[in-house]
Amino acid sequence: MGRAPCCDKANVKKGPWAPEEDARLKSYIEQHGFGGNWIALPQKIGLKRCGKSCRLRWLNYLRPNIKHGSFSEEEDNIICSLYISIGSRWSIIAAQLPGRTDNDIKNYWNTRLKKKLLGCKQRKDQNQQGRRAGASKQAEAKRDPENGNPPINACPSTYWPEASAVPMYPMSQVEQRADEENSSIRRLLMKLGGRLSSDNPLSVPPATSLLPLQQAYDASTASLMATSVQITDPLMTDFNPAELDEMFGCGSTKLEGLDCFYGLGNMVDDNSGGASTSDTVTWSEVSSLIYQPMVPSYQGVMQPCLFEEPVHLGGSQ
DNA sequence: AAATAGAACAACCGCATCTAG
DNA sequence: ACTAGATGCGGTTGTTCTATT
Repeated sequence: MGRAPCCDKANVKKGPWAPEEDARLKSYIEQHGFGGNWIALPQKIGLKRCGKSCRLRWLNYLRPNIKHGSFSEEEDNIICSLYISIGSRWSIIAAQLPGRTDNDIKNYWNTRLKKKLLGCKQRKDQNQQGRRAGASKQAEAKRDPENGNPPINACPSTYWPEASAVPMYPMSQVEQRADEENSSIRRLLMKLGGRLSSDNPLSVPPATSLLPLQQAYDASTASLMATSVQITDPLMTDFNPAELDEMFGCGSTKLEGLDCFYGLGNMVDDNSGGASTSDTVTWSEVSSLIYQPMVPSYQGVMQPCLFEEPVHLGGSQ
């Protein structure tokens, strides 16, 4: 049984919105709201548009306080940080950036940030390979004649430091930590009320996303105890925690916009007996719970309720 | 100045989830 | 409990803009 179309495709206009259409939609919604039914809205105001299209136009463009234009470095950091921890949950990421829409962030990520990271990662890998092979002539040519190091700006991104400054975890050390970290991430997710990926048959009901933390915890504990999640994005699996610290320039500073992680250091300490301070969280600490470079069966999937602002999921608005 | 390529942005599409009946 | 319709979300495509040749 096929799904009924949401509107009469034949009588619906597509493509860019005309200023008159924008004005009509905007003024109506500002005066009356969307009326609880997007599908019916275009008919009410005489627009030959799909209701979904109206909704999208309003949310992404006409809504008040929408911020257009270039993203700040701080916003970049937040987006990258959250992407690596929760993946392409654009609506959740957008909730952390007032005035930005999920569509905006998604576009920004796809057109700029991803390339930035991938491009630099490729360069970094090339540099490392070059070193292992005794450094290529090309790399040598680029070195600073003063100190023999490659130029600092060899990578156009501000995120990537010189590769040689990035320490790698020895295999054995990572393997040793794997079991501890497996339980760490589970405990973290349980503590925060984690939701597992949709391909997990034991996923907690989506409704828990709006529950208080304790309820979310109660609801999700059973499934979390019995399962694991996965990193599927090659971009995410391709970095190690120390790289991420360096990448986001947060080796010793608190990550901007990631208040939700504050106090995580204590949790890490609880597990490992470490001695990091509670008011400072680095990627090494965060991603040791979320990101498992040598244990690919884990994914950092965090609950919307983890964030300070409530994330609206479903229902009317 | 024209052609082309690539980047950036806007919008569409289809699926998953939610909700009311 | 089930179903149909509405909504939300993320991936993808199409269009426009800008830089380069």
